[in-house]
Amino acid sequence: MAVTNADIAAIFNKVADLLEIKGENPFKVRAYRNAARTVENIGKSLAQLVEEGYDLTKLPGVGHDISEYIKEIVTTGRLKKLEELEKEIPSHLVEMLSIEGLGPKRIKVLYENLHIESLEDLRKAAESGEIEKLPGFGPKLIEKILKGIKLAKKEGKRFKWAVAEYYANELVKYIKSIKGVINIEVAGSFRRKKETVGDLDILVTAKDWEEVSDHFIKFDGIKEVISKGPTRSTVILKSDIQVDLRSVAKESYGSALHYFTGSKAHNIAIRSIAVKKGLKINEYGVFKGAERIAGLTEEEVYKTVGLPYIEPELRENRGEIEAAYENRLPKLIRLEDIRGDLHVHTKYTDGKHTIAQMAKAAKDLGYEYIAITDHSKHLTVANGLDEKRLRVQMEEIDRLNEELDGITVLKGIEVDILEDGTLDLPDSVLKELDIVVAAVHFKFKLSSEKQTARILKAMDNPYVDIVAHPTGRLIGEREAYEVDMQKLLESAKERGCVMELNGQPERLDLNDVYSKMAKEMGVKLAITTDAHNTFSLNYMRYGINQARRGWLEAADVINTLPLKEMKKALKR
DNA sequence: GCCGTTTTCGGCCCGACTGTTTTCAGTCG
Repeated sequence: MAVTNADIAAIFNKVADLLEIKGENPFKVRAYRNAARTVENIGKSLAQLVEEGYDLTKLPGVGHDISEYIKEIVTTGRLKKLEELEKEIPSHLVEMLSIEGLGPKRIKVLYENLHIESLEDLRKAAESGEIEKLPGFGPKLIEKILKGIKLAKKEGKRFKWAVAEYYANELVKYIKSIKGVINIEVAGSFRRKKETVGDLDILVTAKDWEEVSDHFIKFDGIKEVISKGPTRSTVILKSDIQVDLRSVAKESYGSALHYFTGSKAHNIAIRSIAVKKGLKINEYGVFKGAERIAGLTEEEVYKTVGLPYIEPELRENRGEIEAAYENRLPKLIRLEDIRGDLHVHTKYTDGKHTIAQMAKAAKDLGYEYIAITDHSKHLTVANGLDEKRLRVQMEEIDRLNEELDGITVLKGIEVDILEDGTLDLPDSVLKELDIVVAAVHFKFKLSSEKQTARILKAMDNPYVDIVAHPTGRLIGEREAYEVDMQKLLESAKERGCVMELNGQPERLDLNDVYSKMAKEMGVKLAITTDAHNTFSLNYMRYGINQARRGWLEAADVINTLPLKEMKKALKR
């Protein structure tokens, strides 16, 4: 089994953790983390790049040493450097980094003085009072550690963006009820529309911070107040989401918003440019010596470093700064650009509403068209359609189109891709449809070679227009199946197939990295909702979020086209 | 360990908050 980019990134992150505990130069540690991030975001398979003899040092954050390490991992599946580090430092120590209040320095002290190597050792030593004898470890810290051990299992929990959105809206509404609040915005990964959100960072400017902060910590959904300071307060909600509320003066709002929106990597890159220009950027503004030269708006902040405004969704240091310099930032797609939905279900299978109801709801959204794509017969749990029932549905759609005004209903199917890559319905009926969406719904555990071959074969069928949720992942529930996305996209390009960006909040599939890769390879996408009821036609906005993170413009997405042109774009 | 429109050596973003401290280290984002 080939080494994946995720494997390589995991190795570099582990090296970084161990080096940190060892007490290595923090910039060296950062170099490994940067390399890990590059590897995760590159899209293309590093194993393949190595095979092609590509010069890896061209990748950002990858120099001579790390380039050699990547080659070593790809060819041997291991990294000697990591194995040596693990001999030196027990690798279980890394687990302790997840405990609030314990960082590399304290872990090192605990290991060297008390030989604490695991969470269990840590708990025993904390309870027996041994830790308290160490300098710098007072009673409050020990209490925090004990609490942290219990929480360690839940550690790293992230929330789907749509879930975070609910709490964000509630909190903003609650905080806004204070009259003195001037500006309020949820920043952080939420504002960058990341598919999952770890915590909510809310920024406010207000006449009286004390009043806002006192009000904030009385919010009904709060489980615990972590800290409350003169500019920042942190709480944990009952739903375990951490919320940071931060206040700045009005004139610093732009620089603070930039700072708290991140990403960290983007901010570091921007600040580094500022340093080279003799400027200092912090959340209070842009400074030339002691003089504040900008900070009211984000635009101002970017201007001081010679850049145009960069949309939050792009701020991941994945090339947006270079693109901004060269004036080739994408004009990101917006919800208003969408003219129709190409993947929805009805009562015929596992949907909740009729074709007419779905069509009306789509029209109310201002759409020109909606494609009915119910499941095919293999998906028995969803009451999938056989040819006979599909033909009944097709007739109903024909009748409906005669009655309807202002919206066109397209005849379609979400046809199952069987294990051997053939389709669940015969060509004789597929060819009569306006649109065929093909999808994998079972046998997720095939090898990458088999899964890739399976989908490639389905794409060979000339009636397949769109490959739905191409990696099959469900955020937080199911990993993507193994598949060679590079090959899928190459063949989509060759055959004129469209790839789906499914807007279901737990799918968002293709993800941002693959969406960007598809765009760069010239593959068109369809952003769909996979709606099973009229309400979830609104999931389009989640799809748009992900699309924007993937640098997509309206021209990259076929359902921004008017009906006639969209149908032409589907032809292959 | 990476990087270069001042540099191939000497930098590497910046501040808030906590806890344990008499002035600051560690952690966090």
